[in-house]
Amino acid sequence: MDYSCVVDDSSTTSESLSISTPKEMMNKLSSPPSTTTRLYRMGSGGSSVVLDSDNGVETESRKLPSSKYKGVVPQPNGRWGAQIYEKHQRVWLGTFNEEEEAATSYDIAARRFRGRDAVTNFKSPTTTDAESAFLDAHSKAEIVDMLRKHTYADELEQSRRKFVNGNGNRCGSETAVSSNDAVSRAREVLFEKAVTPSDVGKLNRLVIPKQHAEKHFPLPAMTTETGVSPSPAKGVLINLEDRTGKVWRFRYSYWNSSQSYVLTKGWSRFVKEKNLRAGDVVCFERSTGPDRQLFIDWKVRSSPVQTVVRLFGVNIFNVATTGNPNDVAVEFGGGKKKRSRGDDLFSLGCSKKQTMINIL
DNA sequence: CCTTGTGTTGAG
DNA sequence: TCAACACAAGGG
Repeated sequence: MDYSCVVDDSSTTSESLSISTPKEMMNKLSSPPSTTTRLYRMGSGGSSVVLDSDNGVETESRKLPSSKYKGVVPQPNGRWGAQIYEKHQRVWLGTFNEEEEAATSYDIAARRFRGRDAVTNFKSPTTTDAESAFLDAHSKAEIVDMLRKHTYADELEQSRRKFVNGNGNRCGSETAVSSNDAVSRAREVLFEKAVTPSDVGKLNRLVIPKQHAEKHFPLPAMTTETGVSPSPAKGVLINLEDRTGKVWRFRYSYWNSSQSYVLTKGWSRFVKEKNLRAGDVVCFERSTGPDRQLFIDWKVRSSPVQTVVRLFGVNIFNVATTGNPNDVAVEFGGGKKKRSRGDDLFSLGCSKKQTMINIL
């Protein structure tokens, strides 16, 4: 039933979806075995040969430890990658700190790609109905995206919540082009903020006005039931759904240095995808229902005082916000090697394609 | 700089 | 299909 989801030519997906993984301590060995020095390969490839500290004889111990789990491959830095193959191509499922986590991710992908009877590491022959439904309701690409972003568990849970809310009709697999089952749900506006230049600049953070932050997002007690990955001390992760149903996960924390509340990790992605510019408004909302589901919305600044950029007689101002997915991508300069497909495989049908403008 | 995840190959 | 290996490219 679903075709389009083939995760396209692997080579173009590198617009790295890396995210998440709170900067944890790398699990380097704290104390290597006394005599033989264990060396884990770091960085790019160099074949490192290790010397046995006793006799100085070269040994061949730099091989990465292979995993006992299917679909799991070691990473040079001690972490684990998950991958699954389909149609002669590898589909990368992300990297994980724990081997088992990677294995689980493989399992999920295997279920989605190969059906109920897929051979897996852990999953019992029959997944729960709820999860099966969830899997069926999402394209392979979407599932892969969740795995890579480590948001699968969250999204699965949220789907349950949504389901209870009486909106039972999820449209089948494929990308949901016009299903806005989330859009109509009742919600209240918590606050809005016109983003500043620095909010959309290179700082990769959004300052939440203190008053609003303390009123709506009290930091210490923020760990809601809404899947927030237990994040080490450094703030919390919060999930917000946008108008397209896409769930965004941001790190929310307090910066002592500037005495301000900020959204950090994940924010720049949002800025980029929505093409936010200074003056645009981001709106934080919350469903009025029992679930305290959070939403984030945005709108372009109402009075466009902006400078209209013209190029070759073509007005390219706001090209990315016209809502027309067929907007021309304008590119300057000798073609920086940017992945033109940008965000890609997972964009829900309704979200606009990313348009990229490079001005040298 | 470090990490991701792609290129690639050979085995099953 | 799959994992092993190497390493280019991307992101901080």
